[in-house]
Amino acid sequence: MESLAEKVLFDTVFGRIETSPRTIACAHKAAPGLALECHECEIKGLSICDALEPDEFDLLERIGRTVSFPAKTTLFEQGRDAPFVSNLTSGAMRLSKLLPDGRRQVVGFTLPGDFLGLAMQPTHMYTADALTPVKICQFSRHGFSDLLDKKPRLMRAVMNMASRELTLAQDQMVVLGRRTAEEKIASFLIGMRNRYARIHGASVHVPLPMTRLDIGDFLGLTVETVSRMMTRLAREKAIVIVPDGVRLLDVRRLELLAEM
Amino acid sequence: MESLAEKVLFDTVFGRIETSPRTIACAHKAAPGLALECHECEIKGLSICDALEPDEFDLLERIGRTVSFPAKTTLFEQGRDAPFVSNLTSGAMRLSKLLPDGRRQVVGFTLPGDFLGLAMQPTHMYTADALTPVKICQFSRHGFSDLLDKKPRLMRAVMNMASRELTLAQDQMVVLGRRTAEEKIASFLIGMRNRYARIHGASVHVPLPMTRLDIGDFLGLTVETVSRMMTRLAREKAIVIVPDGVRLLDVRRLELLAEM
DNA sequence: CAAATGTTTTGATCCGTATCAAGGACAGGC
DNA sequence: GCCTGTCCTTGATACGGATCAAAACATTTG
Repeated sequence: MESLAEKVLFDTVFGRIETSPRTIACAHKAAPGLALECHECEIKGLSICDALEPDEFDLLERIGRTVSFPAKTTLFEQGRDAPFVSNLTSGAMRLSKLLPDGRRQVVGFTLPGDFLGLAMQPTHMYTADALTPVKICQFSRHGFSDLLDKKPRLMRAVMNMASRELTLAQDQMVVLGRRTAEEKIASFLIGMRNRYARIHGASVHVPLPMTRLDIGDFLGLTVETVSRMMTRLAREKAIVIVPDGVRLLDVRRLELLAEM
Repeated sequence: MESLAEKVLFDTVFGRIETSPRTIACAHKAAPGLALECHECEIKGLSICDALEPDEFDLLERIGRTVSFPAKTTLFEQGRDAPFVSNLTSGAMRLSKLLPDGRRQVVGFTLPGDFLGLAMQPTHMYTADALTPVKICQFSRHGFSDLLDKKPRLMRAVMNMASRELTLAQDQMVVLGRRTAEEKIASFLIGMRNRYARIHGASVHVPLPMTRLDIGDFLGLTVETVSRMMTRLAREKAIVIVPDGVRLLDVRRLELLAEM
């Protein structure tokens, strides 16, 4: 059974609500049917501070903090120390690995609710760049690690996220290793649609906050090939290219190409 | 602080010792400096049964079991129910994903000590085939899941394994997306050497229990290309092709090609 | 031990995507 | 408003690895 305090804690960690040292939780996003408020928020209802045990209150205040970055900034770089783990609450990021000769592989795109630093490594395994203005909820890695030991259910939830990441990575290996350029684009678009479905519901409009170059580096293609394939799918009326994304016209056909 | 009972438990879960309903642990592999024995083993020393709390003894006996499979058998198939998670104690396996049209992507090779089913999904995400005769230590997924909840340190260890897998998968994404055929082969050989180093120490002799086709399906290449690149590396005196593997002559050169 | 089957190697040719080149669209700065 | 830089698109050409073909070699089966 989950206490209200625990729920707030989990929602904070997973970016469903925002945390900062000053405004512990902006409760209006907390959960349907729940109305919480913070000392410094205007929302009416039950105070979070009432719902939290003193030690949990301290914990949240101590380890979590909301930080914003403008678009195109680098949040952290491959190889550097990783004092924080964090959770994206708004915006989109690109995670990439660079080879010494400049070739680049994008290992993933991060959307709201995704965790950064799941591997809990002391040093970053990739570079993270903001594609749009972003807000993250940041935790000291050690503090978060200690928290995991105190809250086994939280550890379980984090482990499940790591598992899901692993499964995604293995699916991407199939895409990279065994699919044609057109199939790669189709599976990318379907994949983005599915991920956005968790955020703004199922929709044929798929935002693409990244450039064609980023998509190419994610799929093991060049910019030109990405552009050609998108144009081809548009010519064949499977998609429409719109500013900042695509609209999916023939989802069935894309799914067939992607062969999920 | 780790109790002896906990150590035995961990060693069992991670395949450093073998478990079965009848012979709880074959203690001779347990740990350097530790001598344990089981009721049904001949090894002398402290009895494991003395070291375990009654409930832990029960747990081990109930959930763990050693199972053997001959070479070339399929342990489980993509899409099927996954009643067990397990740990490879000896032999080697191939994990692969199949596309509907027959194209195949090998997502990994499993060596002794590796875990199968880290994602704890109710259904298998890939097919697992034995490349050699294998022994696995098998646990009921639910039993294991309950065990994780009772032993946070075990959950932590499992989470770390999942993280390591994730990191490996992301590295493999770079290989698949951005490397040439020759670089792929070099990084594969270096990677296999590093993994075997944990098992039989650093050595220039790298066993390759898989076929060229398997290697190709792992690296996103065809058999012919794998063969040509191996021949090329051999002609250039970077490796020697021996039965069942390769001997690395010029590790430096391979590492440069692999650009770790 | 021979036949059948599977694996590895090598050669010739082809094709999909990379590379090179250039023009157009758009945003931000002065 | 124009300049500059970035991104996107399109075309021409090149090349790395796929495909097709076949022989050498190894392993299993009867």
